[in-house]
Amino acid sequence: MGRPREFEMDVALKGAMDVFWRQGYAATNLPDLLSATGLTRGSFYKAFRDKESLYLATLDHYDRDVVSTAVAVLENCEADTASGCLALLFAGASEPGRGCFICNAMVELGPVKPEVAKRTNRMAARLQQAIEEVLVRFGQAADHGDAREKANLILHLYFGHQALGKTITGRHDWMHRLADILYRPAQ
Amino acid sequence: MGRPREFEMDVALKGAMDVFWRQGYAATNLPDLLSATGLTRGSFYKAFRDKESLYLATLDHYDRDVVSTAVAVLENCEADTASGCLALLFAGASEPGRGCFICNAMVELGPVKPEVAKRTNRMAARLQQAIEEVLVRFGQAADHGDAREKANLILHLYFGHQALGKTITGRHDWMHRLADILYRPAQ
DNA sequence: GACATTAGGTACCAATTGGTACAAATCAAC
DNA sequence: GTTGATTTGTACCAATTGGTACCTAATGTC
Repeated sequence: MGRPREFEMDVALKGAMDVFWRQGYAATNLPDLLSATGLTRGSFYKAFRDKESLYLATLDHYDRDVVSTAVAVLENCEADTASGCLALLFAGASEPGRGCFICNAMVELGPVKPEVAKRTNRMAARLQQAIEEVLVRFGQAADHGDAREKANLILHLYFGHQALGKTITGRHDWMHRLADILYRPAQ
Repeated sequence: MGRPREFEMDVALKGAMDVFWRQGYAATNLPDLLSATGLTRGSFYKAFRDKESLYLATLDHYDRDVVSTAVAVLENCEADTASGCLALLFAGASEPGRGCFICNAMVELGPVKPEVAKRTNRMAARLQQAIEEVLVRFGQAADHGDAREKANLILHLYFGHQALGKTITGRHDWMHRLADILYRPAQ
């Protein structure tokens, strides 16, 4: 009961996410968020409580939306090698200069806001898990521990890729070295 | 001539760098900078022009101070393997949660402030160069292009390490995989 | 149609933001 | 000791910050 809301939650959430993603948390002010969501102050605070809560909500939105898609891409990719499959993950760049929302959030607020750290850790773990499954699927790991380690290393490469990608464009000459990390029979 | 300044430039610069490093650019306000440098408003603006100029100055300070030390460590390390030597780079963590100033600056301001991007790119290039020299010194590269690629990959690992290190502590089980990336004779 | 409940819109707020103006202070040169 | 140049400290500023109060509007239930 009560008056029904006139905006679509997911649309507003996506708008807010885009601004936070591009500008970061501290550099985004309320007017930015109002025009990004299309809301006025009244309904904004009614719907999202405050700036920080909204930020956490956009991180969850990213998890449900972007991360889930990335995981699905890794699960269903039809490449014929593991590195070909993982390349999809690295190639999945959105708008230039935006990088990866997880990486941005982690770096800006990780040490100072535990609620942010909790979410970035969860999302990073999901990515690592998906990478690990790719390795296993393509027989690129000797055992479970090996798969975990390699996935973890590739995850580190991924975030390095996202961080460096915010200023440097198209320096991927190292990418084909990915194969060196994958499984090779005992020498 | 004129009245001599009463503070030491490098000390003030280091103080400002520490705050920016810990809190980021946007989240650091003037009072923070005043107490970090020990200056009052008057001499602050006389000495550093404005907040942004000071930020750039602290990046240069980081380059001269921290990056130069890291490069020197790589140049003079007495480890007997390349990965042992590179481990020094990855282990060189300062205060927990601060990460690496280059990484922080890159992610927060890289796409929006070209003067920041210019500096982070230069510092990243210096690190890559130093890594490359380690690889060459230990005979871990087939040729120059190979060394460059491997150094670039390790640089990406380094920044991933710094980004993830802001929320996750002590997940380095992948580190010994570094050896897989280094030189191995043709299979 | 009265009522409870929720959403929307606007006026308002104290506090903080980065930055300036300007006088007092401290030096070198003459 | 006057002059010119520079630093220091403080008072001040307009603009912006995130957030609240409160009234109106729209719904379901009885």
